[in-house]
Amino acid sequence: MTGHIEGFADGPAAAGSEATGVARPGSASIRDVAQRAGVSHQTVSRVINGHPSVREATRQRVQGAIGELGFRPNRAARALSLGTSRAVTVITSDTTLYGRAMILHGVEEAARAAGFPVGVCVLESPEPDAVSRAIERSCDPTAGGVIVIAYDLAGIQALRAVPAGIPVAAALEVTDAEDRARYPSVVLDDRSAARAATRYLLDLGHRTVHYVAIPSSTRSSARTQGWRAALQERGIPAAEVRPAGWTPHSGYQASQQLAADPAVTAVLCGNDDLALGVTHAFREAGRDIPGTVSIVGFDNTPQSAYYHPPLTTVRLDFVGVGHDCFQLLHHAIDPTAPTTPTVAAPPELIVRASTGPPPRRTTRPRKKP
Amino acid sequence: MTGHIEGFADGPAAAGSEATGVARPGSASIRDVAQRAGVSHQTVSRVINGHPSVREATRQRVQGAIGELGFRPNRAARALSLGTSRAVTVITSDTTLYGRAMILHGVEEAARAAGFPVGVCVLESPEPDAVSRAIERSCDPTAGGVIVIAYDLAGIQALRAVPAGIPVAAALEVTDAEDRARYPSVVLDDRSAARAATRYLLDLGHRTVHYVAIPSSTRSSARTQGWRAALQERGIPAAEVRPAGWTPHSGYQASQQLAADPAVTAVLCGNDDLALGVTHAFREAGRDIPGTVSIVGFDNTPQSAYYHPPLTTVRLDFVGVGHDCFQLLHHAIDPTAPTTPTVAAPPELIVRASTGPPPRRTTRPRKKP
DNA sequence: CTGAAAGCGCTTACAG
DNA sequence: CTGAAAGCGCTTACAG
Repeated sequence: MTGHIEGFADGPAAAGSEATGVARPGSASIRDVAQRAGVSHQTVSRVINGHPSVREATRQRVQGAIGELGFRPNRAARALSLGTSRAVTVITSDTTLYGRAMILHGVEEAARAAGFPVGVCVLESPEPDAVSRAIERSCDPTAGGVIVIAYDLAGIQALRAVPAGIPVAAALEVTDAEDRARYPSVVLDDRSAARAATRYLLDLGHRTVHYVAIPSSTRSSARTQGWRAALQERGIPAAEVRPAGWTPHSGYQASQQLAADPAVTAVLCGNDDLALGVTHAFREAGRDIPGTVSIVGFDNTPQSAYYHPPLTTVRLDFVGVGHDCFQLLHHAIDPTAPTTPTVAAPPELIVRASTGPPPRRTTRPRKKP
Repeated sequence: MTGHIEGFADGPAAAGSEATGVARPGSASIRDVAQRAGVSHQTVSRVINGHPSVREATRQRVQGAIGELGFRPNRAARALSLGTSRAVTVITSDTTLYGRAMILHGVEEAARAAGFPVGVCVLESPEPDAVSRAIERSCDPTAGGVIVIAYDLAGIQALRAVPAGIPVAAALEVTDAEDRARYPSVVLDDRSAARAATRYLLDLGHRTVHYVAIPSSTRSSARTQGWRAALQERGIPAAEVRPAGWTPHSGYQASQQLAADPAVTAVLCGNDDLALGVTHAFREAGRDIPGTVSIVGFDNTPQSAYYHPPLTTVRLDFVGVGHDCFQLLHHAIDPTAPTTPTVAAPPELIVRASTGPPPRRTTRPRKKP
């Protein structure tokens, strides 16, 4: 099955020039519009920018000419002249991760509403070279502003590498006090959320809670900290963190040993995808969920409510974080911008069917049917 | 729990000017570099652009000055002068949908490798107003080029509204012959894939296959067509399509009736998320999967292999489509660009545990345990 | 191999 | 309310 690329066609038929037609395909300039409307190009500029001091009749004439010529203002020229542009670019690693994708979506929505084009700049790694290449792509002198998702080392390095003079806002981990003091930023308190989720499991009667973690390039992620804190406050020693990746597959692999150990009755997972893989591993080991083990995730993805069993998880309002980041940036760029109130909701535990009390003190594992 | 916005801080401390420090925060220009290196600004331009005719010694001196001044070229000025920029923006509806997100990711990867910044322009609706606003945001005269994901009506309208003179490439449905002839485009043959999946179910012994569809603003989506074709070629009348949205929840709702009907033994779903919801509905109705009903999805999301049961689905190489789109666009912008061969893999049915032969002719539904 | 000239399309003071 | 002037930072011919 080949040939699914239609490619290398001639592109759209050289759009039929209308009766009133413009000559150059390079499209009309402000001067062409001016000529047609019988005014100076400055006046056209004023009309475009909604400057108040333009006679209504003039404005109409100019608008007419704009329409007839299909004039679209040249953004580059505007940016050069102004020394800045109304545009935002989101700097992040891997846009396919749920949290990143949702923040990007939130930023995009807010930016669109405010008339800002949005760019995406992906970090390849936290290496200095990769970071400066990203900065190069996103921070030219006329860049409007950047939003960096600094949930990992690459993001943090990028944030710190943003040249002075470029407006910036950041999505940060709660635990990153240093950068929170330094940059306008928005934070989701997933440390508290992890603590709350762990307490919830403990309150259910579980003797301890194990943790399967998403990657964290910083020393100790907020979620790990919260989990640890909840254990510590009850004098329970924390078992070793099971490090995993981001995918269900990695969760599956990381939890093989846990699934084989009947003493493991509660597992907190760094995200819902991991939880899906962990669930699979336990089921494969013949363990009923939540009969013999309780599983909790993070994110509240649209899928999690339809897992089998439906997953208890922590809702994280990433879209709200994106909105707020944009608002912060907008304010930094233009202090007269309407300062919309915060929208990001605090994390919240959503209890579903994947959690319950621990099994009655049976130490033997269930056999596979 | 408030105060998670750190906001409105003063931004990064006005980066300590180095010993050699530049004065203006507006960063150095080509002329500043020239002065420091003792050359003309044209020579600096040549160095920046890797022009061959520059003496090595000169080049070094200029590079040195660039480093010392932390010079970053002004993209707007370059674009204005050149009349175009090396940048690509992806026009699409809802970036959170799996296929769109993966195509965007593919485009971004390829663009990054080629040194193109990437923008995202989201379509709100297929209404003319929304479309022209999107075009306005993405197609200024110096725009490098656009890639439009034309899987829905909004995308198709946007594609057709791209002004002449703006290089363009599109991800299109197989069924859209008209636009395929008109624009450089790449296509995933999901019509054939849907036919293959339906045949597979029929070959398993199912008397018919029901279809729960993702939204399609075009008359008949490729997947629907393929499903219908497979039925037709065996003389089986197609049941009505069950229209759903994109989420597991919508799949769940759309399949309530199907789940209640014991004659339904095979369901093809427009995507994996839908399949997850459909699975839930059937399980809730006491139907064993695949014992009493086979379920097939589309996409092969990373989650699908860990569903319960693991989902039979069609792998669609959206990332490859993204790569190919960028390649096509790159070629349109710059015919000397290396024309990398196609990478998008054809769709492929991945058989997992959610499908099997139909139940032995028992017409009564299983009761809930 | 390198420099002096002109221009890309816009905006912001500055006059009227 | 509107127009003539100057400049944003780069690039592309054109000379040398």
